[in-house]
Amino acid sequence: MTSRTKKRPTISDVARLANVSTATVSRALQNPELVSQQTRKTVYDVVAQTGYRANKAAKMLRQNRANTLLVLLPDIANPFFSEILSGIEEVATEHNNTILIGNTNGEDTRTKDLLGNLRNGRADGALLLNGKLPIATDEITSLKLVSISEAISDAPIPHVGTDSVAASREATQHLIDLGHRRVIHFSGQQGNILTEQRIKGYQEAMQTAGLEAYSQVIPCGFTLKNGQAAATRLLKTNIVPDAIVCASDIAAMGAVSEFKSRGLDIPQDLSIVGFDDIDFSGIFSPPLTTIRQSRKEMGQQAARMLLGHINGTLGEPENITVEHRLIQRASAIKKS
Amino acid sequence: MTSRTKKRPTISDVARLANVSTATVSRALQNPELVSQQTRKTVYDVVAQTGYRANKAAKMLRQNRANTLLVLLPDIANPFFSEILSGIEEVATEHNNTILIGNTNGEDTRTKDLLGNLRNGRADGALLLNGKLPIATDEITSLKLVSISEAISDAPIPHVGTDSVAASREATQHLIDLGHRRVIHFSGQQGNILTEQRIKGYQEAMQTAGLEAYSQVIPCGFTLKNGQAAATRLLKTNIVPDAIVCASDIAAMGAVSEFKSRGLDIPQDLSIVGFDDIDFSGIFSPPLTTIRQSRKEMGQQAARMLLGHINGTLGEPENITVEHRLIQRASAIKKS
DNA sequence: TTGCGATATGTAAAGCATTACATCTAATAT
DNA sequence: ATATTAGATGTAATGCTTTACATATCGCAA
Repeated sequence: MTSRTKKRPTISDVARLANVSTATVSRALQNPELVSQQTRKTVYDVVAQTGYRANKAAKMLRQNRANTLLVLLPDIANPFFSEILSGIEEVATEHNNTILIGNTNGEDTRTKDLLGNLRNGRADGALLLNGKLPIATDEITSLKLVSISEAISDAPIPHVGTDSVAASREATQHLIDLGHRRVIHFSGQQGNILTEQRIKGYQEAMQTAGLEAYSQVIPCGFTLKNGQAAATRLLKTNIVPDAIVCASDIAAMGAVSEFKSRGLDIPQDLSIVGFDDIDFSGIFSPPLTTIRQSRKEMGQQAARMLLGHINGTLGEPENITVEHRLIQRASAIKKS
Repeated sequence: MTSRTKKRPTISDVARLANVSTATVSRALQNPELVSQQTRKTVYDVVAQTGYRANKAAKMLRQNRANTLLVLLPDIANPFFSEILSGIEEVATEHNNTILIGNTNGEDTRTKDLLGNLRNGRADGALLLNGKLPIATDEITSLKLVSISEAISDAPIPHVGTDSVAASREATQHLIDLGHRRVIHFSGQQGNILTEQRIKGYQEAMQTAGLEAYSQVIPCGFTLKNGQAAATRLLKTNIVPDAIVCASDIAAMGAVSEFKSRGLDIPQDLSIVGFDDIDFSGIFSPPLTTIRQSRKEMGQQAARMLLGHINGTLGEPENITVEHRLIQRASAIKKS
């Protein structure tokens, strides 16, 4: 009972002190041009003096609008997602929106629970970094959604991401151009659309180069441990690749660290290409050749699209493809 | 105008269909024990059938409670913060709270704006990962706040973090124990409390070991670039250290990458100790010896404390110190 | 039989801002 | 001079839920 003595001032308090109606106060604050210079000043003064701030709940209730974007992601702590998040946050803030974070841990029940925030008015729309959406298609259409990075299969949800097939093709092609023939692919998580797309791009490049015979996809995943495990598994087989296209930089780093601990020299013995160009890729040993995709930009674009969707200023929702680029560093070199 | 035909059902709709009053519906959902078995079932059925979900704004308005925690951080994309965030999210979810993220970019105006969410009922309390709080002390006391990692100086705000002085002392001592004498410190960002505490711990260890003469603090910072820059600057001086205690793992990595590119061998020529034990530290070359602090746990503890604070179930707010531990890896070795 | 407590439910107020509609003044047009 | 319009402000309804208080029923004790 320290300091909760004073209640928060309400719009009526301000109205009374300023000798105007609540309507005028509301207008002075929301649409100043509707109010005379003089009253405006009076109201502002009272507001400043009382420290009045419009109750958001009342506003939300009345306007049936939360000015909040729900962001569903499997793991906030993962830098890949948190950078997208930062792009989202930026645009949301620009448009006076806030973001509500939901960590799904990849669980369907959590995802469903969190989507409840769209039905109870807590949020106006959602950004899905999740890949999965465990609700019926007809329910989906009544929600404002945009998916990022990983598209949601078979669902009519606008999407922002890179052209994964092309990117993967380029990564593979780069290794082929360097003279490697036995190029294999450490693929992403099973069931993930990106995984399929990257496998596809990889296979296209191999095929075009007439290297189908050497084509080999090793299931890996996106995490550090996935990369280490895949490397370990590879070493137990009799497959001896010249080069590997990895599903992510993180997985690539995991693989490299494993290979190095087994005495292999990267890139002398084995060239590696990653995916994402996260911060550390440049200072890794060896610095990672990778495909850069601007995660921040994806977040920004998606947030803009969602806001358009919510405001109805968006026509037919379209998919957006953001640029990617091959970043050449030291982890992939000419075949010796 | 695709699908916004049906309005969301309200509690009155449910009440009507279930032939009870809204009060009963509310009770059936909030305090089932107050309602007879039978009515309870009837209500649940109608709810299931209509897909009713209580409007959050109305609830917030009535209860004057948002069940939301505001999290203020300088940079979501930074893994250091996002891991704390993940701990916060976990605990918040357990307690049916959601989190509202605010990226301050370290700007005071942004911070102030965001804190407005505590005054307009949008959030019930805030977690500060920010270090600074640009508001008057008497205003602070009327808010529910908990600071994490970096304490807020001169403000009566409960805090969750590690014993930075001790941790820094241990890191330094470790290098001394390895036989290094010219141990210097790449310190953190200016004005940051952690920076001061770590400098203090470093100096204490040096002094205790009778090595004041070699004591040397080089302003660095917490980022990769800070680390690189500090390394570059060091190489221009005539200081030739045996070992360096860095302000963060990230800065340490920056420094190492710079040193390596100048032909130095780490750890042969120079031992390095970092701070934080982020994910990559283990696979860096060389793997980084560092001080581990559980960021997730800090987030969890802080969230619990804040919730206690909000619910009034907390007595005097106390500070919480979470454990830290020296993790020995290859970046720091015996003085040759 | 009367009265009391427990249990179940209903009525209606309260919480706060926005906004459709009404009202009033003053200025401009005819 | 009168009609019309624009501008400024007020009144009161509205959004939806929770909850204090009131009412009703039933069983059981006195």
